[in-house]
Amino acid sequence: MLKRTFVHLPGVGFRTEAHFWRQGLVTWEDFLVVEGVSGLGSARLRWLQAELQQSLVHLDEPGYFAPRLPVGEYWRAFRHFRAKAAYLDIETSGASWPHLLVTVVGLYDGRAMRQFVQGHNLEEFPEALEDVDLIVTFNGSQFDLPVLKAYFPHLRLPPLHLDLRFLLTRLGFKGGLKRIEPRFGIRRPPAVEHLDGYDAVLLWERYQRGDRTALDLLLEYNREDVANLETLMEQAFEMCQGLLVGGGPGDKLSAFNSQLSAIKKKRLKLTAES
DNA sequence: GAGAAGACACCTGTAAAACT
DNA sequence: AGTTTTACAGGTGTCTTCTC
Repeated sequence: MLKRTFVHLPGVGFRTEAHFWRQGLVTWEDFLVVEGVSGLGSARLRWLQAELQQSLVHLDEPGYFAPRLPVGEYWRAFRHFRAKAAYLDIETSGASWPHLLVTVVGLYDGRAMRQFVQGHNLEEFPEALEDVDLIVTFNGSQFDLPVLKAYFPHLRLPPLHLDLRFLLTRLGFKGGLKRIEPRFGIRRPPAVEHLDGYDAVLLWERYQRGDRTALDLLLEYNREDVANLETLMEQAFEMCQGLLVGGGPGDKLSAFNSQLSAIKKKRLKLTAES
């Protein structure tokens, strides 16, 4: 998907990208061998081709694409950097900063789940993040990452951050994580099915008073939050990509953004009716 | 080659939303 | 309850094409 993307090039927006796709210039390779493109002067075409060559040179560097891609289009890089992607969710004491305490951090790389607990191994978390290129959260841009950044001032965050909240909203799935999960067929174990973030605060307080089972439950709740992010990300990516490549080349590709918009309106209408 | 018209990217301000 | 990023809409400036 990354190599079908042109909006990371200077002066290329969604309309121009759609224009390229309509002309059969679907991938970087297509664009690099073309002699002329309507709407583009030859000098600008050569300049854009040189820029694409640079994109190929830096293909495996997330830090190259992060400042160039619109944030809302980071999902296009998901598959490419998936091998070094991680899913993250934190629990806190619920207080306001500077009294806020990070109690649990869950980090899942698609193979192994790691959890970092206040008073046990929380200080190991920054190191665990060092090898991650792409982080996936739900509303992390507004909660998890700012909190972690404040808590660990020298934390190195991955170059690419995918916030599922906004990607799912674009696909027509509005609401919090717990509300959206069932719509993707996700069901939580009975023990944590009805828990929310505030319950996580209460569980931590119970644990502080000596109830070890409260911590176990809190960790299970956090594991569910983190693991489900992978399921949601996979399906959201499939939905987005399916709109691009599902039915054929050019025309489907060019209609992508308008289809996203149409789907969003349709879902909102259905939600309102139901 | 110059001017006009159109298309487009980009900037700014505002409102909405979900996390613990 | 506070935070703050994002989506969205509207305005503006730039670039390209077209016509003469």
